[in-house]
Order: sequence, then C-alpha cells, then structure tokens
Amino acid sequence: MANYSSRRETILKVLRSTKSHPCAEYVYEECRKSIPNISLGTVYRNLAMLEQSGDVIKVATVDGRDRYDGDTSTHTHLICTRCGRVIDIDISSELALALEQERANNDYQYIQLNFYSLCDECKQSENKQTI
Amino acid sequence: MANYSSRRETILKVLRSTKSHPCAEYVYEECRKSIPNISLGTVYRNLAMLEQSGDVIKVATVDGRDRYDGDTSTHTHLICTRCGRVIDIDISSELALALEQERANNDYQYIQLNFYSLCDECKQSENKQTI
DNA sequence: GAAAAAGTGATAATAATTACTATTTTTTGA
DNA sequence: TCAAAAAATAGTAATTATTATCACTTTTTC
Repeated sequence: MANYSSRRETILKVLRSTKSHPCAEYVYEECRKSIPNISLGTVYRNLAMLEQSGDVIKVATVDGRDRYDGDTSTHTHLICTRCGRVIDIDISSELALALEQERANNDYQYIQLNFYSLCDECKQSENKQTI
Repeated sequence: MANYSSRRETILKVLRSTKSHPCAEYVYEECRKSIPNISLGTVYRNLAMLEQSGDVIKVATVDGRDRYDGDTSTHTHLICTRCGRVIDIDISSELALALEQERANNDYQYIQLNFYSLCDECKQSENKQTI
C-alpha cells in the first residue's frame, strides 16, 4: 500500500532525533534544512501515515497544536502548565508495573500518562519573579 | 475579578450533568435549550474561564475538538480508537495508589491517565462485521 | 523500460477557536 | 436606591491548524 518516500524517511528521522515532542511546524522547519522545497502538507500527510502505521504517536495537543513523538515505547510525560513543554519523565517501577498490569488485564491497546506541573525552566523563572 | 454570570452557571451545570466529556459545540447546543440566544463565543470564553478557575478540565482533543469534563477529581479515561468516545473507567486500587504516590513525591499538580482501545459499542459492531 | 500506483508542491478550502465591538448585565459605593 | 464602573454577552469578523485538491514527479510492478 505505502511506497517508499524519502520525505517520510526524513520526517521520521527528525522525530526520532529530538526529545522535544514537536508540532508539525517544527518538523517542517527541520526538514527544510535538508529538503528546502518540502511542503507543509507533505509533513502533515506523512505524520498521519506514520501515526497510522504506528511509527509515531500523537502525544498531546498543546495550545491547539498536535505534538508528535518518535518514541513509541510506553513512557510518561510531564506537560508544563505554563509553557506547554512536553518532557519525558521516569516513574517508579511500582507504577510502571501497575500500569502495564491494568493495560494487560483489560486488553487496552496503549497507555498515555501525563503529569502536569511547571517544568524546571518555568520554576526557575517563577522563583526569580517572586524573590 | 470574575463577576457572576448566569451563562457560566448554565455551562457548568451542563458539563456536570453529563459523563460524555463533550466538546464546546455540544455544550452550546445543550445551553440553547434553556438560553436560545446564547452565543458559541460565550461558551468558548466561559469554558476557558472555568478551566482557569479549576472548575472544569480539558480532558483530551479528539478529532481536532477539545473535550471538557466537569468532574475535576482524579480519574481515568478510556478513549476509543475508532469513534473517539471518552469514557470514565475504574482502575485497580494498587494503580490508583501508585499514581497518587508518584504525583505527591514529585509535587505534580495533577494527573491525566488515558487508556486507548475500542469502546464496547465499537467492539460490538466490529464483531458483527467480521462474522 | 513502460504502465500503474503512490507521493509531492503549491495552493485553496475547512473548521475550531479567538478577537472585536456595541450593548447588556452585574457590582460598587455614596 | 441609583448612577457610575466593571464585567459579560451576542453577533460577527478574523485567525490558524489542519485537510483536500490537482497537475506533476517519483517509485514500483512486471
């Protein structure tokens, strides 16, 4: 069904080479560095295809923009309630185990766990302001 | 800062009286039953205010539409990978405890846990089709 | 290597959400 | 109680992320 596409390969490479969980616009700008005439529509189309094929996940929608992740393994995110940054975080092995058990017991396909809080950068700037 | 507003009260009532985690459009249609000339902009503005004040949470974005929940207590959702329905589900007490511990230990503000799978209705129709 | 299938760039269209503004509702405080 | 100030609203226009379209190019098939 799906042919090979050099654009798709580049888009996937961009997503796998960052931990920033970027939106389509960011992926587009990164791709333009090596493929100057790639179009934004191509990025959107391929992100949808890559999501469909399970090579990429749509991890959250922040400020109206969909955010993508090239890491499809089960992992947890911190979403900053101020700046919207999406950050990978570690969780206790007890929690990881309980999550996986709940998933398996109920035959759920996959899990999305987000904690919300200020990220380190926003905590910093918050401190500066209040001192 | 915020005055009283009968529209806001109605919007909150609508959200608290459903378990369907509706989008703004649904809230708007429900409100129109008692306030025929309420405007969609008012619904959006008040949903944002209610989210800000913590009376409502934005629980997910499904098919490009933000979905709201009038139940602000920590609870878990099943999101149907076919129809997009958002459904409250129970989790084991072990998982609930591990989640709360992780939250407290790291001083996270709040948690959002979503499992993805077919909902019961979509499982049903899937069965019908494949037999 | 030619026909068929899939992908692309450029651009137009769609649709959810936000902004704007004249008017109305609510609050304030004398 | 009531008039001025503050906040909210309806109606509508503007914005913006995303999707659709289509003539053309790349990839696959056989």
